Amino acid sequence: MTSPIVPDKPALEGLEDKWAARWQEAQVYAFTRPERRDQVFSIDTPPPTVSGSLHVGHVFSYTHTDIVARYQRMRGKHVFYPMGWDDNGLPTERRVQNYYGVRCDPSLPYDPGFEPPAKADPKRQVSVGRRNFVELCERLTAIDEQVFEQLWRRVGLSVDWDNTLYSTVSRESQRIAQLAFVHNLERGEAYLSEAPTMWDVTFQTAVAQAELEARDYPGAYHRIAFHKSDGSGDVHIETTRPELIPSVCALIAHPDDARYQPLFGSTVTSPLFGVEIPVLAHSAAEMDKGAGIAMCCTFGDLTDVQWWRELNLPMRTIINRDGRLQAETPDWLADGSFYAEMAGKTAFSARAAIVEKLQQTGEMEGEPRPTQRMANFYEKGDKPLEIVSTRQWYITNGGRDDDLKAALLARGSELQWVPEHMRHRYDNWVSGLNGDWLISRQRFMGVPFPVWYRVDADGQPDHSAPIVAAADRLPVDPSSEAPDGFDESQRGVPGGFVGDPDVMDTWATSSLTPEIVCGWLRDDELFRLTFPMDLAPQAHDIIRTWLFSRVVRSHFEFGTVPWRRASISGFVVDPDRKKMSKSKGNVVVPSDILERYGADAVRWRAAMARPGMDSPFDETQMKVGRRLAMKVLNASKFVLSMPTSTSDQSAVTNPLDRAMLETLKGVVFQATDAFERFEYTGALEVSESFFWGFCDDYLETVKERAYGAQGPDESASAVVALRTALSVLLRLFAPFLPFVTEEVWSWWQQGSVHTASWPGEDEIGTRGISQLLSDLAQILVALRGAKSTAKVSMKTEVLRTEVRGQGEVLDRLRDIEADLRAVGRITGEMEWIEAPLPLDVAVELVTPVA
RNA sequence: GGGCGCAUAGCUCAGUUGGUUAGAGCACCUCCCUUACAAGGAGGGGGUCGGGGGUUCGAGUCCCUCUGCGCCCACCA
Repeated sequence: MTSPIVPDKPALEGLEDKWAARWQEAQVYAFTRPERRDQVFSIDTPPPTVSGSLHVGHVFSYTHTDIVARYQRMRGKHVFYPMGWDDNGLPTERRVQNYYGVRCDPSLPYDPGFEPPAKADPKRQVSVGRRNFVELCERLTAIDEQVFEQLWRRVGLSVDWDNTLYSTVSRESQRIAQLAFVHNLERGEAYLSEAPTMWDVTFQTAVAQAELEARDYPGAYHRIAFHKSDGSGDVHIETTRPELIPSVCALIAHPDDARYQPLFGSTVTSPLFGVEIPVLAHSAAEMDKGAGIAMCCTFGDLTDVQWWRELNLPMRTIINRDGRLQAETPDWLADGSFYAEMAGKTAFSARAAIVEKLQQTGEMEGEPRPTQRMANFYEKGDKPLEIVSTRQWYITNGGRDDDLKAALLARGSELQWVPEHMRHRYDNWVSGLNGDWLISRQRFMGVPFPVWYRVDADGQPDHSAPIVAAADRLPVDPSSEAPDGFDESQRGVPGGFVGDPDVMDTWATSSLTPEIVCGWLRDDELFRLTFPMDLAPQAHDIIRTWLFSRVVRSHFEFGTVPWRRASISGFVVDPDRKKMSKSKGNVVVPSDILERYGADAVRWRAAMARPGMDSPFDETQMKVGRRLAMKVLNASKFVLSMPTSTSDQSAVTNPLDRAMLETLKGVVFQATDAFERFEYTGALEVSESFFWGFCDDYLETVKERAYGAQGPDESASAVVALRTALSVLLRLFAPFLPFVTEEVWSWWQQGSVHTASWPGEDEIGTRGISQLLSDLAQILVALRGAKSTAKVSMKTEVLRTEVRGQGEVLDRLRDIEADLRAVGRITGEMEWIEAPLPLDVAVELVTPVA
């Protein structure tokens, strides 16, 4: 037997650094390949956005996943648990702009010697070419990724950092993203289309439905007169966007609306601009909204798009992509004189100008009437979205095809959801899709489309027949590489080619994380062993984006769901149950909390948040976790300090020891059962509850016997039982408290507790009567209660006890009388009185000395 | 407006298929420096289980209904 090496004063401080380094060195979490798929547990970890900052909510949800990973590893699974960095896309661009004080101007050439300003000046950003800009993105994300990795190591994520790390902007991710796109294109699932698109004027990019956020937005109704062409008077409409009057292409009312029926088929002319426009009927017009008749512009809202499409109206665009009104006076205006005063203004300023003018001419009735309405915003933007007609790449997602929609809903129902009710979010989202998935973005940092267009004799690109890169050329950058059969000198010239200028949205890449990490079309063996994956953890806010988009991709590519099970973490909210956000200033910085309470304590708190449940942040709860970790340390030290002569299970003969182990068997069963249902909280609760009883009651009761007060056999029984229990408990706690359990394990065991096997009921061979342990607890309550009520020390001697209960119960208790006397300081008589009652104890103390 | 969830002690939450007197932790009060642990330990007070109705021998648990809160989706005239 190896004798334990137990420190005199065990402490939690420093355990994170110590064990993170040793785990790394010993490759404890290295993924090794088994023979069969069923020996692997594979996890599609969310790649955090490295340009953002991690808050305590991230720490909680990643801990949830790690707890499951550790459990599966101890169950003998080869856990495939990669970590990725989402370093792609707009968030990275924004951070680079602010951090280095630069902005991207794609027209500038590459400057190999470029260095950003020493100090970023937000007012005077330096313009750099696209390649320089992307290099700065790469430079900064490399730094950010270091910080993230350090934090995850400190939290104790059991990731194989050396072999399973990926980033969404890496060459391999780009290759997969382009390859999958080419497959989609070949099968007709991806297409290029010129259509009205939700557009962010600040970032000057198209935005997908999944990135929209409806927010309250103040507006005002303006009552404006359109003049009937026959001169018989005016028609008044109400609009919140009078600046769009130059782009009106129809007035529209409901076909059943008697007020406007006489006008259908006639025309009116617009105020100020004198454009003759038809009055039309359409069922999407709402009689009780505004004046009941609406002006249809290209485009003010999605209803305008519907009308424009269904009524074949002309396109009269006046808003540029930067959100300003176009400079040239539109040629459809009969009277363009006033337009000059609006040209070049933002929508906001143009509105003020036209309102003033309309009031002068009397074509606006009264003052604007303020109203509060909902408007669509890009989730990262702060100006309402405009709708502009642009050419974009789409992937079908069921938004325009009911059969596909039904198929994708069916995929969602194939998944197991933890918690179960989160499947409704998926159903809800998919059912409500109203268009295909817009994947192109007019940005710089991202995966380019592997496509070129022929340039015709007039120098115009021909978008009808893209030249698609061959699979073996991927990844390819069409802005710096020529398509097969062309050379760089033909770029942009008649008869030559141009590259597609756009990049894919970040979700277009991250929708392929299973393909990226599992080695699709790169490592067939790995793919066979890991895909479809076992678990997709994420928070509920990205069900509609990341979760759904991965299902779409996998459905198209493999005709399967990408994983069997999706688990959904809740948010950590502030004490007022509001979502944490930087702007509210209520964000808790994880490194700070980890520093103060230790990783195990923070992980404990994370584990107390059940799947899908939002959890208010409460610092006092961290202390509870810390106390548990401390208790593990101290109790273990105590157990391992007991003299030992054997480790043979058959030495456990004392009925109390056997009762404790019998109870522990039940705990193992329940914890395992909970874990199999991914209910890590339940597994922790049952283990922890046993552990506190183990310390407070059992350990206190047997310690003198363990030290030898009742002879060597009785001592051996207690010590072997204690060590057996400790071994089991450490392993039950290992997924939750990886640091402290590993520390204690190292005092007396070989290898890592994290690669030890999950405890089984059969390894606790002893049979006992578990009820004896709860009967003991009840007697202890009576003994301690008597002393506490008398306000005397627990060392106070007990003169006499009367224990009443059923014969069977009394017989068992009498067997452990020596232990009872020791723990209770019962020096006098113990009376056993048989009664058909629940256990009841009367206690008489020595008279305290006055 | 559509969907989902929640409502149990001052706070955070358990409470499995209906079954003795509804539990835990935190907080609070009292006591104990006991040789594993004072960043500890022991004991205690505290709840008409959101309201109303119903099913049942029996309801925190099942059904109906109302109220309040949170989240998701839709909502730009």
